[in-house]
Amino acid sequence: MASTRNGATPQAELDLADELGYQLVRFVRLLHKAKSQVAKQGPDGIERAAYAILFSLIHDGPQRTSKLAEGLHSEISTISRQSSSLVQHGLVERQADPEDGRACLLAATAEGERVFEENRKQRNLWLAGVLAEWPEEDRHTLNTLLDRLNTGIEEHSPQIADDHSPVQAKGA
Amino acid sequence: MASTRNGATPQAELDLADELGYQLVRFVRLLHKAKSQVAKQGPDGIERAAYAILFSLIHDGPQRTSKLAEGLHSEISTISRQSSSLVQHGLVERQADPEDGRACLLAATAEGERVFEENRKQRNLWLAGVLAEWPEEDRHTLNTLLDRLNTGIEEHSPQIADDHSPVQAKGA
DNA sequence: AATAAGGTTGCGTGTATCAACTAACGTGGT
DNA sequence: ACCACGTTAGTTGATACACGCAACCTTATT
Repeated sequence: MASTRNGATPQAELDLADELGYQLVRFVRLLHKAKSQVAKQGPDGIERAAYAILFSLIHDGPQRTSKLAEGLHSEISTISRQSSSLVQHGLVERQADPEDGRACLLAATAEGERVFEENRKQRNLWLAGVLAEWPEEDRHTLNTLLDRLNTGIEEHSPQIADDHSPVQAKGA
Repeated sequence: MASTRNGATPQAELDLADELGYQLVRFVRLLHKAKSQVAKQGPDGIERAAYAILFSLIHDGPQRTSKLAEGLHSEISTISRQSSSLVQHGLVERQADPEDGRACLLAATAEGERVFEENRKQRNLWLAGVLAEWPEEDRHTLNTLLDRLNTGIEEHSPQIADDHSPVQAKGA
């Protein structure tokens, strides 16, 4: 197991992981719930899930389907489907990559940016609301730690086990 | 918008929320991926999702379906279904509530605890691995902040909007 | 031409929600 | 006491959505 190269005892480390694991599950559930409650699904039928694509496109600029998939940790097929939806709704534009006829450069349209901006505003309002009572410093810290955690997970990918991963149950 | 009663400017606050929102999505996606990779689905057909129930049962003791649903932020029907599965696999026991013939007190069986323990061990190993390089203090801080965030979200439930919630797209 | 690489689409699975249904509790009237 | 009524707890069926795999088409590359 992970040898701690800092002061903690392995036991304390495990206990903390345990507690953290709990927070993680709780967190995921909460986000999911929150998501489906407001987002429901685009008033125009835009899938909630597709918004992550819009985000990436705006955040990192026009990209290929494959790059999006990688960045979002999804399947290319999933991205493709969601992109199609976004394109149909005029939020994203499919421009053939000049360097490669097979590739599709996806880019957010002006309307896409507008819609996204609006959503972002909402999200930020919500988040800011939740965090309103927090000291500036804590908010910053949470952000930093979460980032680090994410990176850590990404690098640690091979293994896994999230919250309550199955194991053998020998009984019937 | 949320008025900050601490030093930060509203703009900084929004930017931070923005960034945090990004980490959140990233995080959820990562966990989801990790989950489905290992967990797959119980070797015996136990649904991955059902493990959260097992967790609650062990963490908080025997409970009714409705209580579980509330705690897990799920529908009663969902819990019911998943519980049935757990019962079939002998990980959970359904004992009629003596105080109410309609109610079902769910409780983890010994086998259920065993299986859960094993899974927890795995998860903790994984998490500990991810966090191995972290200073003890940071791990603790993350845990605390996440807890606070979760609680904040729970209290803030009415509103919502997590990452990229839809809004009108007026275009076609 | 042959092979590889980029995407799209059909199909199946997992998971969750809504709605209809059953069973049990509790109240009030007779 | 007894029975009808509405209420509450939970189960089950139908349905929707999102994701992943795999087969397929198209364009590059050699």
